[in-house]
Amino acid sequence: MTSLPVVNQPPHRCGALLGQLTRRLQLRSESVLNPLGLRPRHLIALTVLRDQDGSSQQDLAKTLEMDGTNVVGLLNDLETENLIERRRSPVDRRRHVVELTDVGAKLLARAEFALAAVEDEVFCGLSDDQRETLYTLLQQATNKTEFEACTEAIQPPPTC
Amino acid sequence: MTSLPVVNQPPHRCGALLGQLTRRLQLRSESVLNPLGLRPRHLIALTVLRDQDGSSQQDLAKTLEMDGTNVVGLLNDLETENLIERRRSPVDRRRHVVELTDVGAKLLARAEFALAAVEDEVFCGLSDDQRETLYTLLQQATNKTEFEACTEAIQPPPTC
DNA sequence: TGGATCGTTTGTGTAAGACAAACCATTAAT
DNA sequence: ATTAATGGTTTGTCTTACACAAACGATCCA
Repeated sequence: MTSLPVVNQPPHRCGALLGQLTRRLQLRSESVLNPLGLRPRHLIALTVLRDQDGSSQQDLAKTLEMDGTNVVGLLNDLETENLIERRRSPVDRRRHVVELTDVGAKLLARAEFALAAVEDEVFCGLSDDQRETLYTLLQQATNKTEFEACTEAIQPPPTC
Repeated sequence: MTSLPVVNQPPHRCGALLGQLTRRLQLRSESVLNPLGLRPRHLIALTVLRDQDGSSQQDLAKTLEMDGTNVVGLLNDLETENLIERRRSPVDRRRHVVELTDVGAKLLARAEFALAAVEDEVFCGLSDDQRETLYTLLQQATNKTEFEACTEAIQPPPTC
């Protein structure tokens, strides 16, 4: 049952491992993020915003793959803490353009710095190089998935 | 010159990316797992069990970093579907030794096979080689973290 | 002018999971 | 032998993170 002349698929999928690691990371992150007034999903939102600054809320909802109404609540949290700003888009004034404030960017940096210890603990099985590789892979996967160009070969936006 | 004058930490942490990717993966996984009568956490439990077959429930709780009472519920689900078996440990009959049944192992394999499409979609930004690397890294990180050797074990601070 | 779109609010429902209390069976300590 | 501790189980309560629907205002567009 163990030794197979593996022809095609490697039988193992990443999903479970990914889920498991994420859980471990988030459990520990909560206590670190708590004193900063953040929760894991806030951090995710801020991270996305750093990469996609000036997105509309729909863009964010799509990137986060999260219901629009919940995105509103999430952004409300961040806005009352002055971490983000909502401005009316000049081109279409229905839209809100969401932007990271200086405060937000700094808090994000502080949070990431504070999370170093957490990641050291969870990723202690990996060398520094391996962690760097992991980061790169995750980044690459995340960005590429952002536009659903993978599934829909139709009208690919500039990238992907 | 690949080496920069890196003074401190690279400012980016994996946590947010990991969380994001996991969410994307799980959202899509649900619909695939649903017809099999599984949910993401069941899959995680089965995956852990494949690696740690014959664990006690406390071991599982520790690995899954999940409350004991909830592990009971999780295992109840799996047992009523005949995916796992609980047997009394002969060495300490208070303990339950949890084991994957044949049915469970086969369903797990089927689930993983069915998830191939999902991972293809989410990891479309990565080549096959990169996906393999990712899997290896995740596996390595997960296993090493299992024993809390990193944090406990010795006195010296976080240079595990 | 009327219909679609973006954001917002409110409200309902569900699932995961933490946590506590009480229980049984078993084991270990005295 | 009695007692205390342990592994598992059940029940029940609480919180959080969502999804989803409905209704609204503002804006755009035809």
